[in-house]
Amino acid sequence: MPKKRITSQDVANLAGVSRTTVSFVLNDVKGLNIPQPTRQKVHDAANKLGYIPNAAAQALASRRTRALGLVMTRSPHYISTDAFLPQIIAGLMDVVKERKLRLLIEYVEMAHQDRAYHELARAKHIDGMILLTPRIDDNALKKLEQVDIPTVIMGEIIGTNLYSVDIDNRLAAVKAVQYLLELGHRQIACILNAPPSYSSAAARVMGYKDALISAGIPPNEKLILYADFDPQSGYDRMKSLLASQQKFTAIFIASDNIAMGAYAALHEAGMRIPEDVSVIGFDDIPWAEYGNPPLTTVRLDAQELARKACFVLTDLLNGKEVSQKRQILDTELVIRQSCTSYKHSLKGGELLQKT
Amino acid sequence: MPKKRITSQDVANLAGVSRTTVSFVLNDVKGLNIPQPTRQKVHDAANKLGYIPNAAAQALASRRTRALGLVMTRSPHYISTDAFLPQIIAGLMDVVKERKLRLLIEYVEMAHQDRAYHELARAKHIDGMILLTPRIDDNALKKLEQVDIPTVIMGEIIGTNLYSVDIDNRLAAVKAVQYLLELGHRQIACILNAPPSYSSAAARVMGYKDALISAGIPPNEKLILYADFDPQSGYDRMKSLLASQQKFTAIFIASDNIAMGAYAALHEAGMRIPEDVSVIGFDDIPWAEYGNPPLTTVRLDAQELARKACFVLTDLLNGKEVSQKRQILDTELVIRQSCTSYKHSLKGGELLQKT
DNA sequence: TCGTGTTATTAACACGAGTTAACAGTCTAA
DNA sequence: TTAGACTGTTAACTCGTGTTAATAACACGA
Repeated sequence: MPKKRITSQDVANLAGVSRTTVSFVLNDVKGLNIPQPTRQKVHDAANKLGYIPNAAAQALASRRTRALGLVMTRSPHYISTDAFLPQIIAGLMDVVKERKLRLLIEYVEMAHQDRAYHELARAKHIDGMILLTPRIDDNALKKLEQVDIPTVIMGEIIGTNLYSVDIDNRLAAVKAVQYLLELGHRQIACILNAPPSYSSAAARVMGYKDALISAGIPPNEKLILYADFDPQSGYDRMKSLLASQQKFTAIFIASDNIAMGAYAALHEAGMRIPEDVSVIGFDDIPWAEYGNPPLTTVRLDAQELARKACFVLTDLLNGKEVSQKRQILDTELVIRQSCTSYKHSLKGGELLQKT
Repeated sequence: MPKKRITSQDVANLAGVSRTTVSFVLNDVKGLNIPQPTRQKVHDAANKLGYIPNAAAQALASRRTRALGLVMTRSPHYISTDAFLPQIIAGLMDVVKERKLRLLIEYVEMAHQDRAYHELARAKHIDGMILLTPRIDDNALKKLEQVDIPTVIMGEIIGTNLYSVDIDNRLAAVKAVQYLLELGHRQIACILNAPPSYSSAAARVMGYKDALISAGIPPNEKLILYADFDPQSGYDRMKSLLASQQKFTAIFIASDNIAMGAYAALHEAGMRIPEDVSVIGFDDIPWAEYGNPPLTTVRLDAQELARKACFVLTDLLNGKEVSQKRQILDTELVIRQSCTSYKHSLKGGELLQKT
């Protein structure tokens, strides 16, 4: 005899009430008063039978799936090297668990964006989505705004006022560069985390330049390079920077993942950190603490950011008003051992400044 | 006028057929022949209306959700530092996408395991699950085997013959240690990836010891330490190993993530790699290639492992017979620059062997 | 006894698909 | 001409729950 499915009808029978009452009791529906004895009977019956409501049926009837989607647009290659993903998932999981929701992970190919968002919304796989994409083409953006499913963006998409959660990339970059300036550096290079078409990269260069300008130093375009998310690209950019013969005593690398590659290139070239070059990173991934030397970096708490995004999204789903369309999380400069003051860097003869 | 939901009924009306026919055509049901013109009419109507089937309704009616679950049991802290997660997700996503399924991520607290698996199965959130847990208590294990939902384990759970996908941990460890032996090392320490109650750690020590024994070297328990997943624990263990004054010229660290911490401890102690100690890792996480020096390690292709697990699972779901209950993926020794032959290590005076 | 509220409970419909079994319609063979 | 086989199509039921509108049960004062 195969185990039979247990439905709310079974619970109702055992408790001696109707299925409707069972639904009312188990969902704790407000606005009607069911006496305690009845409630107890229902709960007892449910426990005894080990009743577990069927998710699909609930979703169909209630029009909510109780699932959130984490939607990514990066290709599998980048997903697999994304140092933040575990933190983001941990953060989301945390909130999702607490609010008795589930988490769906979805990957949308860039090319199919317009159709895909629509599809997700209409198929009702999820009640809301957290969009983890640094970039989106204009065409898809329009579609995205029309999609009738609550959306929170982690990061920034210029030209839209969808809900978003982010850090102040410009300000964070300013902090980093100011720290280098305070240490006495004047020739400061910069490797960005991504091509300039990505808003985070754009904001970080801006911060870099602003900080320099405030200090009376004209930015030198030859000292600015754009990497491409993964350590390999960091390694490559650092190589070409070294090959360019441009002088610099410090470098701001707008992603620890990329700094990892850059470290390797520096080591390979026989450069000492921080004696020959001071390096400051961005993100504070686990590696940063254990690098050689430990990397000074701007901490971005991805887990907290994800939690925040999830809070906003669930509030939206529950109909609560969310006051701010755009929420900004603080960043923090974590000082370790990859930077030193410019006096010390005089040891590195070849990088010696003339004046 | 709010956009109306488009149901299969609408498609049927527009195409001038019944809803049943629509279902048959769109699902490509075999065993009945519907003439091409009719099929075309249905497809045209569906396209014109932009029909997207409602997932919940499909799930309810068909009794399959077309979703797979990635189930983890590690606490959020460990999830956030899990270097493999992105690769696993990328691998799963790849297959899932191709087979038009979805991926659900679920975190089950150790304490609630027994109930949780049952619940997942009964609520029918998912059709099958990939269990990403290195450990499970006996109680939960029994429940797990009774759960009537196809399951594939990534890793090994001793004492069960559920489907699983894994590497040969023992053999991989043997490979690593043999490599050190070939280089002439005789005093080889070992830091495990996890406590010995985790099967992967147990298998790796076994391989470590077997390799030594085959070479006529009795394992020294004082050279064996157990870390705890994250870099911090690797740092700590390496510290205590160094403090123990035990002599060793090489070390096998059964996880790159832990090797990362160990590297830091070694650097801090002023030990040079590989001149003073040869280090060999396990996993080949992105960092390994960019460490200082680049880490020689045993490559574990987590992405491929995930793909494999996903293949097995989907085959099970489709009723295909899967010949092997346990599938083993090959590992590969990746030689970089963290190991050198014992002759060279003579430079490291304090670690000099007496004979 | 009869209204009149007030609770407590439920019958009945909705949700949007998949699927079985039966129905017309056409074609072949006797 | 008719029985039988085959084709294309669909009416009707199913999946398991949420929810509204109506009913039954009960207490109370007149």
